[in-house]
This record gives sequence, C-alpha cells and structure tokens, in this order.
Amino acid sequence: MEKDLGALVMGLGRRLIAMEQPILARHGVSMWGYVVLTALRDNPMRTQAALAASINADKTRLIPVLDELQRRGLIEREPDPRDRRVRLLGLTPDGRDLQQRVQTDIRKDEKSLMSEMSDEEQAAFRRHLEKLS
Amino acid sequence: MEKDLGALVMGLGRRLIAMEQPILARHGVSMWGYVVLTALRDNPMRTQAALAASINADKTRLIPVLDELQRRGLIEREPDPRDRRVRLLGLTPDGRDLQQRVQTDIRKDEKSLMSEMSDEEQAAFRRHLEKLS
DNA sequence: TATTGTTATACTCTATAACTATA
DNA sequence: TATAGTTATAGAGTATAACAATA
Repeated sequence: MEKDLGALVMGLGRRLIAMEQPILARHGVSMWGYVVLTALRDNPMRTQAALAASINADKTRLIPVLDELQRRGLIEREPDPRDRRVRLLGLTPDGRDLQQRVQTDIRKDEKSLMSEMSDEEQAAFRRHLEKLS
Repeated sequence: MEKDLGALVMGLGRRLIAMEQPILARHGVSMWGYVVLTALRDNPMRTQAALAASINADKTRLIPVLDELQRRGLIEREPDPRDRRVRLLGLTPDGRDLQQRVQTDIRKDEKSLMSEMSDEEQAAFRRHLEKLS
C-alpha cells in the first residue's frame, strides 16, 4: 500500500512546522517574519513586490509583516531617492542577529530529526529535495 | 547559503499540489475527497472521528466532503445497527475505481518528476521521507 | 498612462461551541 | 451522563479590487 509522495511530503511538512513553532515563539517572530528575514539575508531587495515573489507570497499579505519587523528595528525599509515609489529593503544588524539565532536553533532540531541517517544519506536527501523543490 | 529543510519541503509540497490539481479537477474530486477515498481504501473505518484523526483533519470539516462523496455514490456511510450513533464508512466499487484512476495518474506525474533520479535513488528518497513523516 | 505600495473588502479554510440523537 | 455526528458561528489566512503616490 504505497503512499503518494504528496502525503509523505505533507506529513514531513507538518512535522517540521510543529518543530519550528516553539523556536519561533521563543524568539518572538512569526513564520512569515522568519521567512522574510531569511530572504533578505540572502539578498537585499529593491521592491516589496520582488521580495513577495521570491518567497511565493502575495505582496499585500507581506505588509503587516514588514510593518512589524520595521517597528522592532529588524529591517530597513526606506524609499529609494531615485524612485520614491519603491522601498529599499535590507536587514539591520539586529535583524541579521535574530535571523542567525533562529536559524541556528532550527538547524539543531533538523539535525536531530535526521540523526538516524548517515551523513552521506542526509546530503543525498537534501540534494534531491533541492532538485525537486 | 544552505536553505532550511522546511523551505525545501514547502517548495516540493507546492509543486506537488500544483501537479495534482489538474488531475483532481479532471476526475472531479477535491483534494480532501481524494484523501478520504485513499484513507478508506487502506482501511474502512468505524467512525467519522477515527477517519478524521487518521488524516489529520477536523471531524467537522470532513462532513461536507463525506456528504459529497456519498451523494455521488463513492462511499458507503450507514449507521451501525449495534450503535446507531456511529457511521460505518467504506468505499463503493465506484469509489474504489475512482481512487484507483486518480492515483494512477498522480503516480505517473510523480514518476516523471523524479525521472532524473535512478531507481535506487528514488527508493532511498521515498524511504527517508517515510521515516521522517 | 503605468507602477509601487497601501488599504478595504470579500472569500476560503479551519476551529469552537452549541445542538441532536443515541447510548 | 457521555459519545458520534451535525450545524452554526466566528476566527485566521489569503486573495481581489480599489486607492494614493510617484514616475
């Protein structure tokens, strides 16, 4: 009775979310907040729309997230002087620190989740996930 | 800049959903409808609550799904004569056929998705997913 | 006129609580 | 009184459309 790939992936997704939730709560950041911080660490963005597209989010539902992150001093978000319609986005030092701390905690849990696999198996699994996603 | 496991899994999940949606639409069944049919094929259930628990769903949000499947003659859903509070659930022959057809189509797409991996790699990937999910 | 960001609105999904029917 | 199922309601999350500012 072989399960669909979809069911397996959904199961793992649920498990990872359950794992990450206490970590995110401990650091006082939402899932979307963390996703945004991570995206901006990887590359600063010139527009909110580009950021939204890069994380498969709607631009409108990002706005409350950005408001909150900015209010807490975790991101910079200033109008581009050369085109004042766009908002230049980037992490503040505090934002970079927080992203790093959350990611470290998440990595630790992921590592223990996969601890039954050998290092080579873990690498292959990650590699396949990257190719498929 | 290594990505979180969560991001990779979510990406694959989105991709699989996008892949399955046209198939489900073609067969006129919803995602939850297919999940229910698959769960009942694997083992008939004595109560709706047990079915809900087995697929990580709330029992209340299953009811419209069961109504629809029953209306279309895809499931049986009759009160247990020995305790008329509970509904015995199972597939009709039509339901079993439909589940089989949808699953065959989904398997075909999954196979092409993973076609760049060798048979052994595919098996290992599935095995790891099963262990982790 | 076109584009970025924002706000307002509606829609979907899900969960909570109240109700019924059986036991 | 307790349990299975159902219905009604409310809440969260998301998307759509209208709007304001700038080009």
